[in-house]
Amino acid sequence: MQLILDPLPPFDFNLSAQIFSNGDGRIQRYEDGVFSEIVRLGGAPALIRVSSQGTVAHPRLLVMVEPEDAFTDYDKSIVEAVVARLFNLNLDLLPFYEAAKSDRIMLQITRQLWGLHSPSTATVFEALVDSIIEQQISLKAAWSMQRRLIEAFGDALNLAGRTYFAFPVPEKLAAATIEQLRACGLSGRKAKYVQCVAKLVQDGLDLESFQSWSEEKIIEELSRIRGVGVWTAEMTMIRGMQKYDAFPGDDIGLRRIIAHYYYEGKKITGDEARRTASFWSGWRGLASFYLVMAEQLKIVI
DNA sequence: TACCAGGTAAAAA
DNA sequence: TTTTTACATGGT
Repeated sequence: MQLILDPLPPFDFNLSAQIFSNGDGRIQRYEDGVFSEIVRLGGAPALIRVSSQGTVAHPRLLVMVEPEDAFTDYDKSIVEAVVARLFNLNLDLLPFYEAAKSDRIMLQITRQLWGLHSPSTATVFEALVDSIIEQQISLKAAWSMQRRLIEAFGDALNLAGRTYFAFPVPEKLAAATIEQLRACGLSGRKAKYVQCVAKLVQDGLDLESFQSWSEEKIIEELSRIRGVGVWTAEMTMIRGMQKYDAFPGDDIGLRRIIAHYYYEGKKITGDEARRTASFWSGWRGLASFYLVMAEQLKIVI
């Protein structure tokens, strides 16, 4: 099956997919202009591959789905919705760019990253589990644990001599033993957190429905889950709930990047980070993603 | 080798 | 009630 999507411009597909190009062990990949990820279509895992056939001003995406057989119109609408979510295709960047004009540095960054969309995970569950694993340790350490978790508990799909993994479904992680989760490198405590979250979802907790709430309420509700604090809730909102203003001001990595662009590299506190972010009001999370990409691409202001 | 890295809950004071 | 500690792996 293949289909064509017309995202809301401006949208730079190759720039937006760049974040997945470093082979860090997550389930998404971006190689040779093609983004790929396993998603669930009505219960069955399928490989979607996305590439650009348009321009930043007139974006157009080609989406191909394997295996070919037995896809219905219903599946097609799911693919459309999933891809729209993975790249936030319905996001209108222009109001953000307008807001960025009040900040000279952010203005320059938006001009250089014109059309960059932040990504979203396919499910809120995935964003939450990833965020729990990333607590406190370096991203590279977390990624190696995530890779082992995915390979141990995610559905595998072999296509064209290559094995792809889907993010594990909650039922699979709920059934995992603490020992199995620890074997992925998680601490005993994180193993419990992940198992607990998976069980909650399996028992009917609808994380997807949280998206419609205010950020304050989402933080409050997510924080009731053991192992989830404010930082984890904020990360989950940014990565899985399309909350473009969520801002983890205490995040060490983000503080380092803000310090790099706004404080000549001098270490800053969470409050100083929040003060800088106040200029991006309404778009603090998306602006943070622009900073992350600016640093990764070594953009100099 | 020791210490830090995109925190959090539980123990100790 | 407030402060301190344990925790996992990877990089330096």
